[in-house]
Amino acid sequence: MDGKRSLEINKNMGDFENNVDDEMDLRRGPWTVEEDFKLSNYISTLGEGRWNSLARCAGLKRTGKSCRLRWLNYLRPDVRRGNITLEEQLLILELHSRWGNRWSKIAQYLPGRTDNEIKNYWRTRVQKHAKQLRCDVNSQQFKDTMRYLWMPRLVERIQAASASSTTGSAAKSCVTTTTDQFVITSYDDGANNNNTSIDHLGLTNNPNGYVTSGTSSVTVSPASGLTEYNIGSEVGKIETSFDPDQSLVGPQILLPSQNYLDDKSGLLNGGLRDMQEQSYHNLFENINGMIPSYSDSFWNIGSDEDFWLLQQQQQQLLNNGSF
DNA sequence: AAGGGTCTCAACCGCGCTTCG
DNA sequence: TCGAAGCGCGGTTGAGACCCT
Repeated sequence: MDGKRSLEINKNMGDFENNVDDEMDLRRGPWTVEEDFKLSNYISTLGEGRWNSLARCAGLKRTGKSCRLRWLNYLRPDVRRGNITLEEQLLILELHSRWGNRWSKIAQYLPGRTDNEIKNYWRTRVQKHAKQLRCDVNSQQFKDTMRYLWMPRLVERIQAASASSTTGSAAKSCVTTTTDQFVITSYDDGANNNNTSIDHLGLTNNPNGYVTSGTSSVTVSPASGLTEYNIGSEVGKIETSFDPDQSLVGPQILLPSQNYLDDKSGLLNGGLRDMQEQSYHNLFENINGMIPSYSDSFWNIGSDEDFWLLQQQQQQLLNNGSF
């Protein structure tokens, strides 16, 4: 055991002992209203930072760490409360597929949401689904399920919400959700088609070499039945719905060229490359085989109609062995 | 109504990195 | 240069809320 680790343990032991030693009297556990008031008051006048001394100066019998956490995750004025929206869910799935468990990095793109909140969302919702599918959350199968079934489903739900909110209004209505780096837009194209896109504004801080200009988007058009991934100037389309005869065309990827950007460029680019390399038949058979049954909770589907359509789609997929 | 199981999320823990004296 | 303190991140825990039988 190295010295630093030994020190940490000693410090933690100290914390533990303080729990039963009234001399130091460090508090742990849930914060009281009075403590919240003291901390907020102190930070609003003197600012944050130097958490250990802040805790002492504010008269709080808490560790600096505890104060920092309470402020960042709860007391900060711009902390956003309430359920994670569909748009936010979509962003979390996309960003997690790119960065993994980099919660604080992901949180940077969801203003008002904390890394803790996103981490909790992932653990309680996403990992639960992986468990239902009896597969590892980090497995390729589960990633494919998210990318090709869950995310398009979320996009459709955003569209549906947008459509219902704009029913009866003029054509070309538009609902936009903006974060620092992404714009999620639902709009009516004037021909009764509701489209949803996530536009990637370009990452200005891109230590990993992500796109720095132009846009990336994922668009689902109910009229054409295409899910369109747009990466800079490259466009790929994944067809996931039915042709007019109601015979499934199947998930097919239609590519403008084979000239893809490199690994570190563009939204969903990894997905497109994966799709090229995989047998679609095997991919979707695997996914369908993993899903024991569709349930409302699994996809977080909002209506019975959604559920029915999904079941139909699932059945069509199972009946069609040509892709 | 009761109680047992499950879910949610605030809070804590452990560790590595950075800053400072 | 070194060690201590501070900071921030990802992982884990547990109390209370909620749900189901």
